[in-house]
Amino acid sequence: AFVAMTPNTAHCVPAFVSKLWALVEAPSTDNLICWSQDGCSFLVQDEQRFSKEVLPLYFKHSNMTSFVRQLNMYGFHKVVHMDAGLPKADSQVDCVEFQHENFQRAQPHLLGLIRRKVKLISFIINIVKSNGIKGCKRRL
Amino acid sequence: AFVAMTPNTAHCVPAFVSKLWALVEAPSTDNLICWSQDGCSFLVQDEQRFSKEVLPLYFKHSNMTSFVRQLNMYGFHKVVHMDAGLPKADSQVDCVEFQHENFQRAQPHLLGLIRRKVKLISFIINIVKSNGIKGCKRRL
Amino acid sequence: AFVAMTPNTAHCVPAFVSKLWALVEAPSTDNLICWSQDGCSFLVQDEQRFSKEVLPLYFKHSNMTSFVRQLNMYGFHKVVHMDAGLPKADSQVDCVEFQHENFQRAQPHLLGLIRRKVKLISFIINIVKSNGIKGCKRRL
DNA sequence: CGCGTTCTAGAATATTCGCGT
DNA sequence: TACGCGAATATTCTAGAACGC
Repeated sequence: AFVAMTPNTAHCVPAFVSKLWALVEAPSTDNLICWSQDGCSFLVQDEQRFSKEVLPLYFKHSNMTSFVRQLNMYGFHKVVHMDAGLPKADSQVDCVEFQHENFQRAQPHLLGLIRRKVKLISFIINIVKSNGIKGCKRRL
Repeated sequence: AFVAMTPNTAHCVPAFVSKLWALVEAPSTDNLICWSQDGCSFLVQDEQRFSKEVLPLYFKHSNMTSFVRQLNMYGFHKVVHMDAGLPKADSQVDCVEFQHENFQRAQPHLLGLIRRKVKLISFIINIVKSNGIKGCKRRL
Repeated sequence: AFVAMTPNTAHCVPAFVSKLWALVEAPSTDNLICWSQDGCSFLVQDEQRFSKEVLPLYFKHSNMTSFVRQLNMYGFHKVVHMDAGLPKADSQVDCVEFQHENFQRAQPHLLGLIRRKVKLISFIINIVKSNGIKGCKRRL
């Protein structure tokens, strides 16, 4: 079903994904952000130092929350750490892990498959669904 | 028309609000969380130390994001500073400020007016959509 | 038609407008950005120094073009400098002037009237107008 | 059921790029 | 060319949703 669906693969990697790749690859910050052992996810070791010291080197902010918002926007998911069937408290691990099926060590050719999610512009959709476009009172 | 509408004022202050009040009032942590000068908002001075050192004394976590989620859930709003997010030349202030009209210094009798927001569970929405608003007593 | 429509005037001034006001008022940078003589517009004297030295103090960038994009977004217009009936080249004046009817010296109460323009996304609207939602190929 | 914690998404503004006149 | 704008991504603040207690 999905044969020959690949629209644009290697080219046109979004800026955020490029930066993230560089970030994880950079040896100089391996103590703060690095690949997981199997290379299928990446780890942030010290969230506080990472956000204040590393993030501003690549982005226009130093907030972990903004970084996470971007990760989610591009389809990354946090990997929940379990301990005997229960999720570990962050204080116990102080290690954040995120994963995306197309973000893997030594597989840069997959990066082009990572896509930003489209905004839903829900107010337009809702107006259109209920009233059609005529009911749009809003000044556009 | 509005006679006898006051539902529950002083009593029944939500646990989160009580804790927040104690948190802001406590002199021992005034260097990390305290009232603003005019007493109409509160300030968190060092987000990183606050989350790790103070939050676990009152809650089951040490994450600023969880604290902020609760604040928003109870109708608090972040007060945006003009220098928000800028590279602090003199490390001026890592200072977060939140405000609620019924959370003010020396006005504990207002705390009962702070209400947790209701979740907009979809089945309620669907009921309202099909049946109209008449059956719904609850403020949505 | 638009009489008595003013819903929120003084309060709720957008962050950009607040910053712009502070920027123009600040005496320390009067040599780079200041009010015009009649107080109905503001002047940027040395675009290069202004963008590199002043802008990053208030915004997350140091690009004049981004600053101008915001000005246009909020309805400011560039004042064209004339010389004997012909527009002066920028190289001749090295002074950029912008104006908005509600941005005037000593009139901060008008700032609340300055509104950000709404995004158009016109191509979606046009598709919806003519075809309904079915014609929208875009993944929403 | 209601509240608390966590992960993800919505919505508004901000920044960047490039097009049309 | 210069000016204003459309559109996409980026950053921020707030809310939705899932789950446990």
